[in-house]
Amino acid sequence: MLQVRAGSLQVMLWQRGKEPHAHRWSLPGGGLGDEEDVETSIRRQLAEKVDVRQLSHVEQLAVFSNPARVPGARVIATAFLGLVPSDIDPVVPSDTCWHPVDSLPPTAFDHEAICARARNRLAAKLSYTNLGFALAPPAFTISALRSLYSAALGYKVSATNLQRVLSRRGLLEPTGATAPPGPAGGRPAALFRFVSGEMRVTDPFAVLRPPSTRSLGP
Amino acid sequence: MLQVRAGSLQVMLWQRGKEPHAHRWSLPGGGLGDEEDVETSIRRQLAEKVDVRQLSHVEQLAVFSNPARVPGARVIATAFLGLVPSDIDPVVPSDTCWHPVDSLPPTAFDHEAICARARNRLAAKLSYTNLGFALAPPAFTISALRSLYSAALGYKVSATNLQRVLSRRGLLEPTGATAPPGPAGGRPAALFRFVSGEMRVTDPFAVLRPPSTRSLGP
DNA sequence: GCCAGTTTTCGCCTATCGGTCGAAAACAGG
DNA sequence: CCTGTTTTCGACCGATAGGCGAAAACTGGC
Repeated sequence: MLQVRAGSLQVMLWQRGKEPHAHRWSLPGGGLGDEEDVETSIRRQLAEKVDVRQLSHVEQLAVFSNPARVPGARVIATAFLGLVPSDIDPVVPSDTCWHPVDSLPPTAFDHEAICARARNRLAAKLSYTNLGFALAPPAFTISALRSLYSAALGYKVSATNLQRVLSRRGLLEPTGATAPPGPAGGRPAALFRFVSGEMRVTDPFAVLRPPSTRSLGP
Repeated sequence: MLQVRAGSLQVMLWQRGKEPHAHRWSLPGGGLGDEEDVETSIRRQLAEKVDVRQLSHVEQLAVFSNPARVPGARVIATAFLGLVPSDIDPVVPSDTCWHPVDSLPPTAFDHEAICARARNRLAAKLSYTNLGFALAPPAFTISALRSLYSAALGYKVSATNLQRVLSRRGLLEPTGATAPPGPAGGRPAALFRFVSGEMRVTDPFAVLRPPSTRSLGP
């Protein structure tokens, strides 16, 4: 479960109390029930940590099935990427907290590799889908959005360009309202939202498009 | 397992002999061994159908885990996308043959949904990675490559543009040789290959790039 | 040989997109 | 009212994608 908080991309981990890998940090998860699919299961598991309604996006990442990934037992994991909007601060159990993804504590099993996969998937999808909606609050300023993208991607992006690219793709729309300026003054920032409809990931933006068929609109 | 053959994207299916879903068409696969991971397993399963050395690319697609997906038993499947270059015609068992993905026969279980996922994944990755290498022979003409992309994407692409886009990304390089013209004559076509190195999927080509830092090369 | 028909290649044109910069707008505080 | 701050927006430029048609290079028939 990833979230941009305090300006950096962070992952929710809990500290194991028992062996194996006691005291190491672990991703939330657990066994699959007989009557549920893996997505239902991961939501049930996450519900023990947070309010699942706060999850803005959940998608499968990959299956991790190395026979030696868990010592002494055969455990096959379906890893998920979960995202939480940056305006939410879920209440978490005492053994659980957030860690910046680029300075992880000692992790249990192959959970560090899973985190790496999650980061890469998120960064890639920010570029060619509308996945940004899952990191952002319902309304936000362009500079706030810029911070979110920078944190998730790991490098600075231009606010001007970000706004133009997302707008041109039809993903961004102004709410009409403005945010009050900070303590140092400054022009009030306009608030935007991701175009509503369903908050789901759209098709990727393809290059090598089909032939144009010259849309001769009225 | 997908391949472009006879100008269309086709999937390898085998016809089930026994219940459940007798006579329906099924994707190759099977149970996971105790000492193998899912990728090793799928390669082992595929080896019963074809020569696995002919597989140019294998990647995880998704986990299908609906409790009712297989009647009477709990079966969780990790679906894979496998690709075979178009110049290869694997010898397959008698119960096995290729079917165009847009006119599938009655399929077993949820295998039609799995095929749909595979098509979408392939089409998306052709746009923003170098995955084309896995569909193409070691050397090919631009128009042959155009056919491959058109078949896999489901729409025509321009040969001129395809060559330019792939070349600009540094994915394509001329072999120097040319292919003989067809029976109707025509200029001999130059042969190209995907730039060698490892035949692996590269990072996606991201939009929203990091700031330029003015690469002041030597 | 020469010509018609075919297929590929390549240069050119245009529209759009991505990246950058700087001026102008809008605010707070002194 | 002036200064400092932050946002917004227009303008510019290079890179990229899409499209077109002329030229190149071949085959086969006359």
